[in-house]
Amino acid sequence: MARPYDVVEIERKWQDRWRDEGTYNVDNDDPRERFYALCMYPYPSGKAHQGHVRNYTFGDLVVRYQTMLGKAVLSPLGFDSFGLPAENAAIKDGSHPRTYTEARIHELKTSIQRLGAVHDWRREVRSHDPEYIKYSQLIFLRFLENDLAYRAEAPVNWCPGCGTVLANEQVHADGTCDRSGDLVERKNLEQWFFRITKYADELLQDIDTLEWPERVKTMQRNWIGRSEGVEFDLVFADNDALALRVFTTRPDTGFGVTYAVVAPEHPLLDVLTLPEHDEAVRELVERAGSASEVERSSSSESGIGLEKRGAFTGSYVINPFNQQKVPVFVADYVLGTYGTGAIMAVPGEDERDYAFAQAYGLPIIRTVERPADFEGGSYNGDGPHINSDFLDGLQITEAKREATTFLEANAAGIAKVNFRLRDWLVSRQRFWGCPIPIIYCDNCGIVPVPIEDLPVLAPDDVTMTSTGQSPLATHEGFRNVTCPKCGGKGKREADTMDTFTDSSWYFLRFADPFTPGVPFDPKEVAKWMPVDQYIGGIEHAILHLLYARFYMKALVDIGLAPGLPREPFKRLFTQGMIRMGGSKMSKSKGNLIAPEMYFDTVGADSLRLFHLFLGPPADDSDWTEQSDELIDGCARFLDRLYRLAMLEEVNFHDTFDAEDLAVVRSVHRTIVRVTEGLDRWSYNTSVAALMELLNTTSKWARSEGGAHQATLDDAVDTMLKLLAPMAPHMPAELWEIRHGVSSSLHAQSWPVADEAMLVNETVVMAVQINGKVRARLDVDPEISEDDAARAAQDSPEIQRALEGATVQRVIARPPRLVNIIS
RNA sequence: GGGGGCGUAGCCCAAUUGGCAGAGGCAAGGCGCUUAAACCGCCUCCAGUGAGGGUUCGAGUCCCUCCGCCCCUACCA
Repeated sequence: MARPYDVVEIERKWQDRWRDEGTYNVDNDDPRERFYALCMYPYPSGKAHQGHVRNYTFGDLVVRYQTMLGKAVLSPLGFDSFGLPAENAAIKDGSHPRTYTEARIHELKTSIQRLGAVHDWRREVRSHDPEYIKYSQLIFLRFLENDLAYRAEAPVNWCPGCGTVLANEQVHADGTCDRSGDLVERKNLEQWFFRITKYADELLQDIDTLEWPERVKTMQRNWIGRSEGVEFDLVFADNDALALRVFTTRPDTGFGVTYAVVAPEHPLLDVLTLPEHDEAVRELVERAGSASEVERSSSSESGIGLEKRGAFTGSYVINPFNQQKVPVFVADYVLGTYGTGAIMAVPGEDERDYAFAQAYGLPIIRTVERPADFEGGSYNGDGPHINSDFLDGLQITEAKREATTFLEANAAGIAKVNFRLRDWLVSRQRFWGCPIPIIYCDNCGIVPVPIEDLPVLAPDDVTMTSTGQSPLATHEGFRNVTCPKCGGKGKREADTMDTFTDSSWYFLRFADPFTPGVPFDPKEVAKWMPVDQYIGGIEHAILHLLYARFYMKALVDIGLAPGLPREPFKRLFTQGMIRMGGSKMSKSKGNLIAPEMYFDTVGADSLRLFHLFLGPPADDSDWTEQSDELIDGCARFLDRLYRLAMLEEVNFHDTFDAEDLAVVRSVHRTIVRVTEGLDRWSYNTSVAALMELLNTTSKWARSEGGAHQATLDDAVDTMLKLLAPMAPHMPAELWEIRHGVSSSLHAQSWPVADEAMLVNETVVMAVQINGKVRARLDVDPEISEDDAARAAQDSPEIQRALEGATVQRVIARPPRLVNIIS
């Protein structure tokens, strides 16, 4: 494609200028209204891919648009630079993860700048910078002081592929690793945890205050998984000094309990198991324990209704509701980590209990009356209680209340709220992460590294392995230290922190990376927080976005961030994915279409426009064979604008006539349409509106009658301004050509439409007879209902069409249409 | 199994509170420009909105049923 200007050169010129002049640097004491625009900081994987392009195109649009609206816009960027790929690459080719990572950062940063995205690079944060490590560690120690970090042994998810443990959030439902796809194994290990569950209720409640996509909010609510119920005792039948503690959300079904179940990990299992059942129980426990999560949770392809495996322990407990003896089973469908690890089983009203009861021939008692036409096993709908003594006739809500009161009086019961959310396991047996600043001393136990000794940095001469042990564990020089407390021998913690800890506070550092000696000065940060617009991928709906919310609340509570809002991200936008052939575009699938290729040819402006124009920003889009043609179409649009602005083939006339007025009206209507599009994340329609205006304007200016010069100039200038946030380079160049080097397009104010120009003298009103359009009339836009109805019936076409018919009803909706029913 | 989303022209997509189905782009075809082609300019073609039913003067839009595709989630008692 022959272009009317040198795309690559112009884009480079403006990118250099924005960077070198710090055009988008912004100071914390800027007097303008503030706006904090943030794209999720990327893992530096090398040159940008189309997903990055989409993300940063949207982000940059917000930055430039808000700037033109007169605000001081904070637009920082950094790199989530710790993580496994760098370490794995290092293991493979013998380089140091830092060397590898910094090379990738350079590539990605270059790509982002070549896209024309602008940032205040003075605020750049990289997770692996010693300064950032220092404060990540400081936060860890403050968490420890405030009982938000603790060490415990727990069954953990261990990924053999990554050679490390993972948080629950990083394991898929099918038991595979979020990163490597390997089957995750369960191991009992001593690990560090963050007490995110302390904030479970607040994290849940505050979701309501967020302007986030409903989808993401729902996902977080489900993940936190609050459920209200009762915890109570089932006393052993042959020893009333012992009891099995169970949790239920359906105390109202207590009369339907026909057995109890404990998890294979349950501490009382040994006590419960009688000798003659020992073998069966042990077999069950072994299978559940050694089996990966995937085997344990997917023994049938149909999900629910799967084979419930269990064994009778030989013991019985007493149902406090009716004093009946019921058998205690151990089964793998009860989880040791939820509730009390034991349940009362009610097959009549719980489908899992029903399936188990069926398989093991256990009795089923209905305690809620089923609708007459109900088919199937368990029934969990509402209805009057039956077979339930004092609960008979009550609906679920009331029966629950009564049953809870009963259990509180008779079975050591207590109303309780349980959460699905678990504490956040942050230990990672890897090298390329932030070292956990802890020393283990034979005398003193767990000793925090003194603040003045931070940061704890990993040494460079470490052999990378993925054997399941931290690479740092074998480095004697790093490991062996004197205990800061007693001076005795100590060993450093060899694990590093989950990299999600780094991304949980970087947005605070961005707001103030300038104050020495602290991670950030809350007073400075308060000038920007919360983030006004956060933009990123839906894949972080739970992980990052939940962790960051937790950090925010915790940092405020422990005094590191006093006076700051308790929620970090006020508004969130999740952009759609770019798919290819139906699946996600990714390096591993080898279907990447490198943006660099487009920067070198059609230019960043065209690629940006393509991403904006492709479809609704929130929707997934496909990269197809047609994409290159669409990108060319965007380039063509830019070129046409360029030629018009350079007055190629344009004719002029002197007086301002009706056609000029029509163009002025189009310009103002376009201002409204583009602005509305930007405000409601409908970028595709904003672009379309601009294309339409260009079509109108070109035709008019190139017609024989020609254009009124001032009108054309204004139309072109307005188009350049409206286009500036979307495709920032060429319009900036044109503006400079037209207005001189001292005037900058991006420093212009966003155009405001003149209300008077938004109304036409006449509009076309459709006249229907029985819903069919029979005439179109030019009417005053302010026409009244009566006048509209009269005008419609007076029009010759309508009179002709109505000949011989009786008008039964006239519906007038001025000034759009009149419908005559005959 | 549960939750959410989407089906409009050959393709990507528009369409205020229900109010004339088409804004924009791509592709295709034609004409002009050109020695020719590309580029460029102008013009044209194309659907009745996945299927069926309902509400309404009027439904792409609201309600019900069905079909197709996509995403999330999944033994949490």
